[in-house]
Amino acid sequence: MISKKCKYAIKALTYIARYDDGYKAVMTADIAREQNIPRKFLEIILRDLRNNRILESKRGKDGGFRLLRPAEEICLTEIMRIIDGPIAMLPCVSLNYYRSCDECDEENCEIKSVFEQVRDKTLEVLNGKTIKSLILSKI
Amino acid sequence: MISKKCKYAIKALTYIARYDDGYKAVMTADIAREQNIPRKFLEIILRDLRNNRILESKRGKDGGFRLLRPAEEICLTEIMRIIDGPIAMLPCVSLNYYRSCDECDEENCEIKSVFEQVRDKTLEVLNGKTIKSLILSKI
DNA sequence: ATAAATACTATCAAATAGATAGGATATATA
DNA sequence: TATATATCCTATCTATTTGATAGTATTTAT
Repeated sequence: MISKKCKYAIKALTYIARYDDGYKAVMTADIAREQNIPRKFLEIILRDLRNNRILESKRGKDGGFRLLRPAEEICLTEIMRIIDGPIAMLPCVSLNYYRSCDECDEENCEIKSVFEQVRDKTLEVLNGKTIKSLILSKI
Repeated sequence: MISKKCKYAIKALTYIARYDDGYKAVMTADIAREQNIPRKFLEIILRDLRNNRILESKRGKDGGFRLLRPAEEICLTEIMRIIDGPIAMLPCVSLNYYRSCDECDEENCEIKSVFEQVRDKTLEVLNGKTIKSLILSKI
């Protein structure tokens, strides 16, 4: 399962991508209202995405958030890794968050290869998805 | 990520499948020692698997655990669902643990279809794996 | 009787998830 | 320059989950 936080992050980004018209930045309050996300929780998420160079923010009146890159260059895996960490089902098969399983002999592990296959198939799907493609699939 | 509990469960089952010779049941203490699993934690896991009709147990001297079915009929997905619950990444795309996302309109959800695809690819891999096939892949 | 195994109940510490509160700071505009 | 309005930041909180341990009851082979 991905966390609610991660789901909120993805939905917020699709909202921003849709409504960023180049003039006005998109405000937290609007996203929160439209996407049914708790406002204060969303603030934390958006700040998180800004700190990770997905969004840029503008403070004060007429402030808000904008995508720092075009929506077609923001990959779903990137967001998921920022918010939730590893995508793989075992630490020892994670590409970006590898950790050895201290209690088992990794060479002779019976289950490692299965979860490598799951990881590969999962990434095959997710690597192809961007914020842009998510929007386009739902007009 | 699957839980450690789930990883322990799968490893314990492969151990039992390997060492169940038809005469002696396999004891918790042996599995715990060989697979580096905390003994008392493993007791809970094995009882859980017994309650879900994966294992049968025998108490008292010469007691222990046996597979209730042949290893080739115990699917990995079954174990994962017993121990960890849903395999899908979103409640609303889970086949066995479906729950609606109360905060979003499921018909117009931008992310649902992506995670349906991930689910399908994941199950494609996992549905083919049994305790038997795990053992055979590591001789 | 006894040793040895599972069964059961209770408990616990640490981490994580999901969220809220309140004030600090920046900015457009009147 | 005052003000309204937005993000920024720190702190905090509750509930749940995770991973694990302790101790006792019960069953069974010998």
